[in-house]
Amino acid sequence: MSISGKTLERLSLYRKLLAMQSLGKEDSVYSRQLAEWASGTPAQVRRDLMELGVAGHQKRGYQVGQLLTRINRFFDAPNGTSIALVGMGDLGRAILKYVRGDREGFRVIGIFDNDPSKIGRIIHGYRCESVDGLKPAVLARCADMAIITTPAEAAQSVCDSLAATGVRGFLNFALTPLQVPEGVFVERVDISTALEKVACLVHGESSHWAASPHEDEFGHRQGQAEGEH
Amino acid sequence: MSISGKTLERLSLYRKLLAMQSLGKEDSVYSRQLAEWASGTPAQVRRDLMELGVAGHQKRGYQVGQLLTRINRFFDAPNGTSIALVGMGDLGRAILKYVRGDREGFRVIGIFDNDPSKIGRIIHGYRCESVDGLKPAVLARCADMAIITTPAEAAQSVCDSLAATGVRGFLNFALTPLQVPEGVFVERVDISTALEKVACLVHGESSHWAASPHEDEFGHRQGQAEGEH
DNA sequence: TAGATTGTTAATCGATTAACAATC
DNA sequence: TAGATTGTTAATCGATTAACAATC
Repeated sequence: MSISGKTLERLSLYRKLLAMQSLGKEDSVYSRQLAEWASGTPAQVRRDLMELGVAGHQKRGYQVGQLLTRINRFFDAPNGTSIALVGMGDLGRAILKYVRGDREGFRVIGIFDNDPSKIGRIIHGYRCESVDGLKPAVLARCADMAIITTPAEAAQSVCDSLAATGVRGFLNFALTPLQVPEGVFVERVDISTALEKVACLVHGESSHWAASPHEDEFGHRQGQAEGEH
Repeated sequence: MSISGKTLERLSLYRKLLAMQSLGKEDSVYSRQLAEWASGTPAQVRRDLMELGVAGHQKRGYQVGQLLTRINRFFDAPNGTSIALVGMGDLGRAILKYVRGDREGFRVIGIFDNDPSKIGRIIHGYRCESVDGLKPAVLARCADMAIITTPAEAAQSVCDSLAATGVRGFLNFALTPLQVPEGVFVERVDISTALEKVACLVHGESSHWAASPHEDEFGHRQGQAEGEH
């Protein structure tokens, strides 16, 4: 049995929350606490951790250290993950900065753009290369995955080039879905859709549909903290 | 009956795809085509459009113009949407540029940061204000929604201030979930989780779990175009 | 008619939640 | 013991897909 995408997202969140909360705090945690932080339910937390294969203790809950170790081992590849980044607009730079600064385990093997004014410039410590040389460069340096932050028009051809070099995973910020060969994964992050969704909900609350006042349409449980005490 | 979040996301995507593809092209479209572009199924497209209340024609499919008008009316509020933007790092700037440049119907009513070197500066045409004055400023100018791109530590207090001014929707890019009062919506976009997900899948493909080679765990149908012809 | 598409219902699938025995 | 929590199964819920009559 495989771990689902939803569970995977929550595990990633638990890791983040534990890392934040555990600095100089308790060294054990109950499913109830983790659920509260993550805006989920205790049952779901227990289920997720069960799938991960960590066992808790009926009196003390889960060991934070053990939990972190286990989640880390699950996510982090032994040799790290090499990334090619295509599109050096504001968004590309934001992500480069994040990957470069905060994250162990990720190596940026190249950053690319087609804007002559950017090519050759150093951005957050990397020299920006022309997207014309994308394929040979990535072929030579072997990216495990790629992050695409280009305009929609350019995304598919960039993706094709990268897939041809053996890149097997894409994080796609372009405003269009990507067509990829079998066995290649695409995770799409659509900022404009997210924006429209919030705008729509804010206005439509009473007009478009009859939304429950206690819970939105997206599984976010709200006011969890308030209900607690 | 209300339209679900998933459907809403797809409708937003259809609109985008139609706007791109329809420039000087056919003025009608089949569910089959739309599904192919959106990496979905024809049945789902028909279902989505049914929920939206547009009717197609058995011979000609759906009228692109009518479809766009209908989706626009569904999403776009008559008086537009006013937005407060908090956190003026690379990501905040990327989003500001997007909202300002490409999008009708959104008004930025203020941009905020706590970095003295940013306060007072003009960014993409807006003067950056101190987050210290966030509450009175937003109270005076009435934001429908807010976009938070601050570090995790700052996000909750920023959110509390904004919620107190009557902001009813948040787009949260901070690396932590937000606790909000009832009736307030939060859409979270977690870039770091998305990154970890792809990395995990790229490496784990064969080791962690037995993923089907034809389809990933996340409902992205891959190789749809290939299967078509 | 023959072929293709829509609109919609029923069946399936997957994810979440409730519930509770086992345990400390 | 009494009370609380874990681990896990069964029930529920929601979303997707299959299927097909109606229509052009």
